Amino acid sequence: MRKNQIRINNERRILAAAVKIFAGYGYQGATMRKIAEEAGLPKANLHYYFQTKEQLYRQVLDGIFKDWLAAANTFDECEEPVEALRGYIVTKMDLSRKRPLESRIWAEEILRGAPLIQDQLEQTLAAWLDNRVKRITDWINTGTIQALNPQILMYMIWAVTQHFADFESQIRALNQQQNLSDEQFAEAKKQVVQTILKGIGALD
Amino acid sequence: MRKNQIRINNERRILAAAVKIFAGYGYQGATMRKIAEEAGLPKANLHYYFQTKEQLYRQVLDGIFKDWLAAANTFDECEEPVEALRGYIVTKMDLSRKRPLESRIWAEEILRGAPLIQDQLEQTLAAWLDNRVKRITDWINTGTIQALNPQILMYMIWAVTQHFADFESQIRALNQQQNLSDEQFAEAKKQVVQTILKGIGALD
DNA sequence: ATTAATCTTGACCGTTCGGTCAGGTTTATT
DNA sequence: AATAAACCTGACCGAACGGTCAAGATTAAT
Repeated sequence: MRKNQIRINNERRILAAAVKIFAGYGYQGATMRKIAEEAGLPKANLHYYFQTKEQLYRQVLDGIFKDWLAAANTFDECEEPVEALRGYIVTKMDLSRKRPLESRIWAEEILRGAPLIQDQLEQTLAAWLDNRVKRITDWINTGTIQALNPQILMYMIWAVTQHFADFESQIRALNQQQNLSDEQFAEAKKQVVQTILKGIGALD
Repeated sequence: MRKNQIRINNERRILAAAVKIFAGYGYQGATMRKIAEEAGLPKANLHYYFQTKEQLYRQVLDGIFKDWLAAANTFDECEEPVEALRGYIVTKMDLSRKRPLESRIWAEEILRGAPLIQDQLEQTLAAWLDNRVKRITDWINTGTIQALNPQILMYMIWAVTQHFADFESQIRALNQQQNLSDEQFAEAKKQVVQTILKGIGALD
C-alpha cells in the first residue's frame, strides 16, 4: 500500500526542516514553531504527520543512523588493512563534509547520554563493532598491523573524522573565520589517513 | 575588597550545580529550577547571585576555558616533540577522565556554533594555537617529525582526547554498558599517544 | 545597641512551549 | 455525482519557563 504523494512530499519537507533546526538549536532548543516556519507549513500540520516532537526527532535520528551504517559498510570492501581503513576514513570524512548537520545531531544525542538511541548503540552498533574488531584482530595476528586495541582504534577514527563536522565552528574561528576550503579539507583528509595508518604500523 | 564568605560559598555551590545540570541537559534543557534543586537553594536565590541564566552559563564557560588553557600550557614544558606532545596528550586525556562534564559543556557550546565564546576562540585560542604551530613547524624544519599541517595535528589531538569525555555514553554502550575501567583508560591513553607520535614520524 | 548592608524566599508575572481540536478544503474512490 | 478518506489550519489550552519583587531574616559595621 503505497503512501500518497502528498504525504511523501510533506514528510520529506518537514524532516529536512527538522534536521536544520535540531542541528542548529539542539533537541530542547528546537521548537515546533521554528521547524514549521523552516518547512513553510503551519505548526498544526507538523503534528498531523508526526504526532509529537519526540517522534519527529526519532525519525530524524533513524535517518542519520542509516547513513552512518551505510558509510560503515565501506569498511568491508577491501581485504587488507591499508585500503579498508583508508576507504573507511575517507568515507567518514566525506560524510562529515557533506552532512555536518546530521553529525551534530548525532553528537548532541550522545552528549546528552543517548537517551533515545541507547538500544541501537548497544545492539546494532555493538554488533557492527564486534565484527570489525575481529577483522582488525586478524590483521594483528598476521602481522599486517602492530598489536593494539581495535576498539580504541575505531574510537580514534570516529573522533577525528566527526570532529570536522561537530567542531566546525571552532575550526572556522581558528582559520581566519573561514570554513575549510575544499583544498584545505582534502589536505586534512590526506593527513588523517596518513597519520592513523602510519600510527598503527600499516605504512612504511 | 574581599568577598564575604557567604557569597563565596553560595557562588561555588551554584556553579558546581550548574556544571552538572548544563552538562546533563544542555543550555536550553537546563532550567534554573533544576540547578536550584541540585544546589539545594531556592530559585530566587540563584538570581540574587547571578542575575540571569545566561550570566551563570557564561561564568561556567569561563571556568572551563581557564582549565583548558592551564592544561594547554603543558605543551611548552618540553623542548623536543616526543615529550612535549606526549605530555600534552596525557594531560588532555586526564582532563577528559577527571572533568568530563566540563568537556561536554564546551563541546555543546561549539556544536551550537559557539554563540557565546566566539571571541575567545578567535582571540585567545587562536593566539595560543599560532604559537604552538610555530613550534611544530620548527620540529618539521629540523627533521624531528615529518612534514605535515600543524593545525590539523592539533585538531586530531583535541578530537581524540575529548572524545573519551564527550562520547562517554557511546563508549559505555560498546563496552558492555560499563564505563572504561582505570586499566582500560590507561591502555587507551597509551595507545593514543603511541598512534599519534608514530603517525607523525616522531617514533621508530 | 543601633544602623546599614547583605542575604533569603514564597508568591507572582508575562511569555512561550508542545500539543489539541473542530470545522473547512482538497483529493481519491466508486 | 456522490461519498469517503485524507489533508489543512486558526484558535485555543495547561504547563513550564526565566525572571521579579516585597518583606523578612541574618550578618557586619559603628
